[in-house]
Amino acid sequence: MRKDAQINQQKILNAAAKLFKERAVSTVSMKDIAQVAGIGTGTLYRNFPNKSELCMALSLDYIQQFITGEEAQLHNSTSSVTKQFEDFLTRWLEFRERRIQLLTEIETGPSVMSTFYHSQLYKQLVNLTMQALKPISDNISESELKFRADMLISMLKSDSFAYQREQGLTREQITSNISHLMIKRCD
Amino acid sequence: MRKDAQINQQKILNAAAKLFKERAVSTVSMKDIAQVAGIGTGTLYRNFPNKSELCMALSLDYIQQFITGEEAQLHNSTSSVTKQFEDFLTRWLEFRERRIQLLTEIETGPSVMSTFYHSQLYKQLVNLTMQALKPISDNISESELKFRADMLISMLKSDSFAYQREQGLTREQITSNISHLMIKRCD
DNA sequence: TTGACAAACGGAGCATGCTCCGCTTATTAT
DNA sequence: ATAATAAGCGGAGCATGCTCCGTTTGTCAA
Repeated sequence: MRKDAQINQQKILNAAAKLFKERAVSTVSMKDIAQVAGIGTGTLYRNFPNKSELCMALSLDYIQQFITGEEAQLHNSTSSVTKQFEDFLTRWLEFRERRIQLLTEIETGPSVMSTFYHSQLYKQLVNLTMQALKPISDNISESELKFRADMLISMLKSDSFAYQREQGLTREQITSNISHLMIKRCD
Repeated sequence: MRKDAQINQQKILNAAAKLFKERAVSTVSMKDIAQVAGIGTGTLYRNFPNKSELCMALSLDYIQQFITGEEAQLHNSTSSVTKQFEDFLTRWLEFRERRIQLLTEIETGPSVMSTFYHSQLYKQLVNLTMQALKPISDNISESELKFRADMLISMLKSDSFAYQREQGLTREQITSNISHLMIKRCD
């Protein structure tokens, strides 16, 4: 990679971060970012094929951090498996709420299929979710576990989450409802 | 409502239906539709505030029909509750697959929140799903039932469904996995 | 029938995401 | 140092969703 290209990539990330701090992510146009970065739009798009992928690049650190933290929790915690799962959910929802703008951009972009689902990020998220689900899902095949992880992620996507919040549910209520649904129960 | 307005609305629906039959929904622009309908784009947008809502209007008949059919099934069927739920899922997935382009447009539009979630259509869909879920969900509050219906719909949205299909799952496998997840089980 | 006017029309035009391609520049072999 | 060249740059420009607003028309009271 040429040195100027590397510099430009950094300029873009800095400019985007700056603008996203100043105003709502959805109101920041790619042109704005290019302008603030002091480069052409062509250069911007060569580095990040669309706005969603740019947002993903900016989220990567946050998510990586979240995943690392959660994996540590899952290995060290001594709480009951149920409690562990609920705590995981709670923290995931907190994380979502904190990064909602970036995540919404990623999840509602025009090419979710190729951008989000095929990303390294999604794979890692599934992985983590599978780890969180496994202890509360007895007698389940690996493929079904993967399926449930996909479903859990889908349930808590921006749109759906925002809708539940709008309906008046608190994060706690959502956590409780989800865990009631996902945890193998015999009542 | 003025008579010319009424006529134009019909012209739009006809033009859209015609174009959507000829080529992929996503490749048909609003300008195309206005042109074929023989009206200005302003008129088009006064009738349907965005492409998603136009697609919803076109889907309404299909979905209404589906809902009516399913409600009849739910009242008349003599199968076991489990079987009934699985049949419901199967037919819902079949329906999705048949109308996938319109549904994708609706569910991935820029304003899903106001267009989809706040539509009469969504309310009816939730209603139906709650009816389908109720027999397999003992001891559950009405609000939790509503939540589960929301979640089930969210799990099977276009993106998520398309991803599962792409991963190689058949409709039958998806049905089976979902029913295993949603049905109160004591194994 | 006619006049007044709300309702509706239509298309120019704006914003934004994204592409295309001629020009510039860092790199590297000589 | 120089020349050759691939890698990269940048912004004009395209497509599309959507808005704005001056013009036209259906409706209805007089």
